[in-house]
Formats: sequence, structure tokens, C-alpha cells
Amino acid sequence: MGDNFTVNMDEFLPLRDVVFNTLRRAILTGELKPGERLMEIHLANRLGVSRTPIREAIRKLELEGLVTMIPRRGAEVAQITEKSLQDVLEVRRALDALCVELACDRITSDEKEALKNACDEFEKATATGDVTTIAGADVALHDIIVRATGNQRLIQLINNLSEQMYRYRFEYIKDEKGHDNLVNEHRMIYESILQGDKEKAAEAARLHIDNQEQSIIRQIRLEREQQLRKKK
Amino acid sequence: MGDNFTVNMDEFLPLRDVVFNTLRRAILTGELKPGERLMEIHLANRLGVSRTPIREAIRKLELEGLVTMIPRRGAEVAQITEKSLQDVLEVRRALDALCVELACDRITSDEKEALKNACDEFEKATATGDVTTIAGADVALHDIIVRATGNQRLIQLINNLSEQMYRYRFEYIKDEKGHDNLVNEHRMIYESILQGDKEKAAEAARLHIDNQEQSIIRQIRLEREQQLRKKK
DNA sequence: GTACAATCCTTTGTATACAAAATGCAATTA
DNA sequence: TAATTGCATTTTGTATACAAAGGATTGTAC
Repeated sequence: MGDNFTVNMDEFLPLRDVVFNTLRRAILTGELKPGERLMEIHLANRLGVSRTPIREAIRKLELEGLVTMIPRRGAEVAQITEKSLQDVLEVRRALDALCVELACDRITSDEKEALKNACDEFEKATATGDVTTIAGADVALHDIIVRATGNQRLIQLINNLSEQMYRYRFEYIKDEKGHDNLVNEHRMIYESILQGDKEKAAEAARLHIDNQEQSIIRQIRLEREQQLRKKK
Repeated sequence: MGDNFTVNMDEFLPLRDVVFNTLRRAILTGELKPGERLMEIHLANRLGVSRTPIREAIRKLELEGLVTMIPRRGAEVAQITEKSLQDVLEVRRALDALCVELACDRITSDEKEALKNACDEFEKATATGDVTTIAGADVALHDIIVRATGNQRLIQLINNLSEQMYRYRFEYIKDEKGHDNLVNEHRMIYESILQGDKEKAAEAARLHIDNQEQSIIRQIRLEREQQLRKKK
């Protein structure tokens, strides 16, 4: 069992939030796999707390769609189907487009500067070839754009939707041939925002999502095939 | 205190879900007012359950944004500010447009029939002038469109965002001059979907939201003025 | 060997008990 | 009179206890 599955006591939060963050992280990184049962006493012992904060954390994960409740049987990690992912991406496509459009109107000069830096950093990161570094730079870049909208609700929703695909992030970055596409897509978005060209920015954002979709769906089909082969 | 603030024992659900639905309803109808504290023992006594299900329900409301947690002080009903509502509407505008676009592509002939009926029903409802009836017909109409997308995630998100504005629904329906606008807007959306004209449908949906925004914002400003006057 | 049934064990659902923090109030002092 | 300190009360945060439901296992009968 992985060793990063522990409570982070540095945090000065109610236990339920610590547990919530811990479990969520474990699910998104794939440490807790789809279909796996979340048993309260088990988790409580493992995390060194009582069942109460565990239960409260599960209630939040339930609403977030990361776990599904089965009556009288408890929680299990939500299955990701191809359909559910397409649903998520369909929504993200619209919201990401909205995001860059709003960013065109509202981005400050400071944020423009930060965006430029993040773009350069991303290009550097791809040069290293290290997947973790690239993923980090990618998140940083998107974060700046999302925050530039100034719309709290939008920020929250996009973050939540992005999370649903976190498990596939690594594969998706590895998958992209030489990362050149990725760099270009980012640069296109970045430049459109600087120019304040909403239409172009939205189109670039949609293209970006579409390419991710291709790559992730391919990944899912691969995984499913492997699972089927295993069963036989 | 209102008397529809009771648990509905007909439901065959865990108490936490019954409590969740009850509290949510109370918040959305305005029975629990923004800023009002949600005290656990108090609620527990009132609903005739222990604190545990109350707490679990509050965790879900917290994630849904209907209550805000203050550390070591508990939950209170979330304040609705003009900004937060504009944020919500900005997102809904994009998602409603997406909705009707998808509906154009995916609506079945059965659903077309249902849509036509709902549209007629709405027109009849406006004729009665009864706000509750109109609101009901409005929800029914929108529901059909949203469900026609076949996108579970989108359905869930739109429902959640709509809820945030439930408190203002009545005022907004009353506000619309003679309801003629409302009927026309609906008919425009309905016809565009039947014709499969995505562009027109999206534009109509956006207009529909924009008009609601106008009306709701006006309402909020009115309320705020009244509050200010009270304080003096 | 298979099917069915009784029993046990696990796990959730709910209630309650206890500890710690925060708030409000009162008393005392400057 | 105003301010501050200390105490009491309230309320949350966490743990634990108890009940009921489900599932699994074992034993028995055919």
C-alpha cells in the first residue's frame, strides 16, 4: 500500500476536511481504484481517527461525484465510464470556452505577465520530458486563465470538472506526440487572450479540449480491453 | 415558524438524505434566511433526529454552496450577493446555450411532443396568472429540454445552478410584464429546437437568461435598499 | 455434489457522551 | 462610567456505543 495515503497533520483544519482532502487525493491519483469499497472502520483505523470525520468526508465526496453510495452497503469509488467522461468533457468544453472569453475582457496586466511566464515555463517543462513537471506547469497555466475570469463559481466548477480527469492526466501528457501540439495549443490560447480576440481564444480552447478528449478516450478503451482480457 | 419545515417520513431514505432535502428546501424557499445560523441540537430537536444525520446533511449543503461554515461556530445559510448571482448566471448562460444546442441534435420525437405540450401548458398557465402554476410549468418545460441533452453531468449542474435562484423565481415571474415576453422567449427556444437550428436556439436561450438576470438583479437591489433603510 | 436454510459476522445507520473552543455576561477595578 | 478579566453557558468537534440490515459461511438434506 502506498505511503502517501496518510493524514497531513500540518494542516490546521477540522479532521473531516483533512480526511476529505486525503481521500479525494487518493481517488484522483488512482491510489483508491474505481469500484473499491470505502469501509469506515477500516479507513478510520488507517487514518487514526474515528468514524465520524470519515463519514462526513464521504458525504462530501458523494456530492462531488467521486464516490457512489450503495444503501446499507456504504461507499465505493465511482466508476469512470466512457460516457461519464464524455459528459464531463462536453461541459468542460463549453466552460473552458467561456473562461477564455471572460479572460479576454477581464485579464489585468499583472495577470498577462504571469500568463506569459507560465507559457514559457510550460515550454521549458516539455523540454525536460518529465511528466510530473509538465503536468505541474500545465495546471499553473490553466489556473491563471481560470482565475482571470474573476468568477468564483466558474473557478470552482472548472476545478471540479478537471479533477474528474486527473487520473488520466499523466497518460494524456505522455500520449501527446513530442508535446509540440500541446505547446502550440497553449500558445494559441495565450496569444488570443493577449489580443483580446474572444472568438479565436474560444476556438483554441475548444480545440484543446477536443484533443485531450481524443487522447483520454483512447486511454480508457485500452484500459477496458486490458480488463476484459484479464477476466478471460 | 413555518409548518412545512418538517421531515417527510414517506420517503424511504437514510435520515441524512431526508434532512438534506428538508434543509435544502427550507433554504431555497427562503424559510431559512441568508445569514441564519444552523444549530445542530436545535435542528435535531426540531426534526426529531439526532445530531449525526444533521451534520452529514450540512456537509452536503456546504459542498453545494448553500451554507457556509465558520470554524468552531458552525454553519449558516449562505448569503446571496449581487456578485455571486451574476457569477452563477454567467455560467448558466453558457450552460443553457450548450443545453439547447445539444437538444437540437439529440431530442427524440417523443420529447419533441412533450416539449410542444409543455409549451402550450406554459401558455395556459400564464393565462391563469397564478404564480405557483406558472413556476411549475416553467420548471417542467426547462426540464424537458435539459433532459433531452442526455448528459447526466450537465443535467446535474444546471439543476444545481437553477436552485441558487429559486428564491427569486416568484418575484421574477411576477415582475415580467404580462408574461408575454416569457411566453415568446419560450416559444422562440422551442421552435428553434424543433427546427434543429442550434445558433438560433442558443441565442434565444441566452436572451432568456439575460432577461431573468435583469429582473433578479433589480429585485436584489430593492431588497438591499430595504435592508439598509431598516438598519437606519 | 448441489441446493437450501440457519447462524454468525461484518458493516452501516443512528444516537449519545465527552472534550475543547468560543461567546456572552457579570463582577471588579481603574 | 468604561474597560477588562474571569466564569458560565452554548455549541461545535470527535469518539464511542448500540441496533439493525446484509452478506457470507457452514451445515444439513436431498
